[in-house]
Amino acid sequence: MSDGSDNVIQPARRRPVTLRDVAETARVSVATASKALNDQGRMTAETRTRIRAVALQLGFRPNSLAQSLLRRRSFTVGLLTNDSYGRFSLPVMAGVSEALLDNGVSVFLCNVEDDPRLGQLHVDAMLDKRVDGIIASGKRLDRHLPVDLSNLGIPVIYAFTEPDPNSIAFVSDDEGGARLAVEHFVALGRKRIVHVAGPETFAVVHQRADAYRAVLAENGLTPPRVMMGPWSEGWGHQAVAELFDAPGEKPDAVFCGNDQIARGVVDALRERGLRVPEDVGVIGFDNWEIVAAATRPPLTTVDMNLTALGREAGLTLLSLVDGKPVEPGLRKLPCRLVVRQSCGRPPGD
Amino acid sequence: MSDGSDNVIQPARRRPVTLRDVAETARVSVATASKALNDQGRMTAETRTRIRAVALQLGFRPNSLAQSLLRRRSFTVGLLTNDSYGRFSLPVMAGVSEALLDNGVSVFLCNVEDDPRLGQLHVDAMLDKRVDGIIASGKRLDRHLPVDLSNLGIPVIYAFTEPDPNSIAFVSDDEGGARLAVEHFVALGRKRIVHVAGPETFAVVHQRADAYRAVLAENGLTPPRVMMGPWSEGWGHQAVAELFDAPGEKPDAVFCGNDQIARGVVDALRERGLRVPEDVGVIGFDNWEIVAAATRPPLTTVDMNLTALGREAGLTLLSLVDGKPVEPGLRKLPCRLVVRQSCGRPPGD
DNA sequence: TTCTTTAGAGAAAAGGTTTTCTCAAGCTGC
DNA sequence: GCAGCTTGAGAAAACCTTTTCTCTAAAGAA
Repeated sequence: MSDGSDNVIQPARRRPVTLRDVAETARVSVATASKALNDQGRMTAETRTRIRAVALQLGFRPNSLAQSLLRRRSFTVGLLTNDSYGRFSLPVMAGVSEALLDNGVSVFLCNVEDDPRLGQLHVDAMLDKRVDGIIASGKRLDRHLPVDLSNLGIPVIYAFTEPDPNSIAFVSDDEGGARLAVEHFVALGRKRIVHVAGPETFAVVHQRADAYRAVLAENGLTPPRVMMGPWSEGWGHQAVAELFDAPGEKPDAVFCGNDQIARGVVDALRERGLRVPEDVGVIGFDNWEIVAAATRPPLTTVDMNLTALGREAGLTLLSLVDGKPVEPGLRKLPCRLVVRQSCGRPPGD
Repeated sequence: MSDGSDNVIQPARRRPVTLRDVAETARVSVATASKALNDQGRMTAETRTRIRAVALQLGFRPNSLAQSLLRRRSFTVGLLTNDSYGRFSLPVMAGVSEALLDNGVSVFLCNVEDDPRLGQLHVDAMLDKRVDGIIASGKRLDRHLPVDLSNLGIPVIYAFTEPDPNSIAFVSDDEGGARLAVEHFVALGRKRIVHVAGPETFAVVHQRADAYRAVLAENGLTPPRVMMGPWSEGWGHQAVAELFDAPGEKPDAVFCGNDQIARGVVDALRERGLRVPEDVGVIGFDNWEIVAAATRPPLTTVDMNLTALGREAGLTLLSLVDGKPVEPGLRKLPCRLVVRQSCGRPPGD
């Protein structure tokens, strides 16, 4: 039965109402209509309000494509990332969106994995669509995205990824974050603090380890002990075994490279009958809520403030797009310590 | 020292090369240049190749904005979501991108949280930017996004969120997924299978519970037992306590509402000295890799194939945009069981 | 040689908006 | 009664590309 009442969704694309429609309905020229709506030019107050009323009634919305073409500004930016899982990109993206939304700027999100072909494809698409700028983000601070973003002719900002030389970049202050954690332990009176870190192939692992060693030295504490391994719960378990099976003094605090390791450490300690935080304090890194909050007890952990980082990146990109010059360089944004229950209360609390 | 050599990044926006530049360099008209590049019209092979060479050498890329304006097609779609955490949206987004990238279509990702104001803002921005269509996604199947997407005048597809009546929607087949899990237990010879589910306020909880009960009935197994609680590890622990502290026969299999609950169940069982999978088998839901793979033993779990779902949604949206009619309705896409080690090998394996 | 056809290329319009320029009418002041 | 302003509004160009239409010149047919 094809009697026309077939129950299919016809992509009935209505013709959107244009400025011309408004002008004709209000019996003025498009020029006048445009000026009325943009508060430009001179005309009777009556004319202006009349045109406005017509536009409202017709539901007129200016065609961004036409505006962009003329203004050479698309009110659109691209966000490149290789973090398919979104653990780091999503908070950054949230911050970027937040900063840009108020300015009517939309974001193309493009995951380029680690594939140069995919990267080129996405960058070309962005360029063709005349994005006003690009934000490059990623899942680690010491790896480039698989794309060359120099000499694109549009502003580029790096946020939580390895930047090009002489570019503008926002990254987390990993040394600072590690200091926060270790100093927190020190303030709580912990004496034998070890660091169960991530893999040695990561630059941040060394930065944090250096900060850890520095804080210990500054406070005249036991020789530092840094153990490197994968970013996994399993590594947390293994590290606890190594630490507590060995003869001699046992640690009373463990600073972990991420929340998953910390989760493993906490679980392993509990399984050995050690109490967290009474016997051993534990601090994680990343503040990955879903892990940190589910750990028993909930993890005290370092938050890299990625949303704030994204917001800064977005605002700075806007400045560049607006033509304001910005000094190049690496901006390290401070981390913050999120205190939960895995290392006890500070003294006097 | 402002001697002009200040080390600042000037947003030096190079004027992009236009078709006109190509035409002038090749000493032809823009019309001819356009036709040469698009394999249209008639001209000497020599003219065509010459223009092509010039375009290539100048690095000409057509301005998408101008093309879109003319073609009334922006090669751009919007993806709305309220899943700030991205656990469900990101796989969907990956599938959508994958489907659209080959067609040169870019995706605006917009997180509307649960804020109608934010939703309206984003939808208006999309409409202004003349997206070719919108995909609505979310974090649960029985809640609307805080926006009205009916009568937008452009195609809309719902993917993993509560659809409007008479629209096109892709969702996971939760009954089917639950069947996969419970039937897997049955095939393994498990007899006393309980279901530790999510909160009763979720529609999927009831759908899965119904499927669970149906499979038990079909196989003449013990009366079903469904326990509802939060989507958390803690609930997994608590459920195990309730189940195993009570007198009488103990379950030999637990089908969980998500991987976090399953994680809690597995941990709680181990803490009680029960072996997984030997004494009790456990199956989760969602295949949230980071949890499922880190559980000891790694979780067998139901994967909702969200990436495939996103791909379907993207392709269907393209059909609509291309003017092909599509029947409205809810399409349930099958789940698949990812077998790891938390319920033993099937007999004869 | 003349008429018809075809090849090759350009002119112009369209898409929707903004902005500058132009123009006519009304008004002020002398 | 007229030079000079101001006011209100429209015409037109610009942004960049695609496409249809038009035009010229040359080739082919009679």
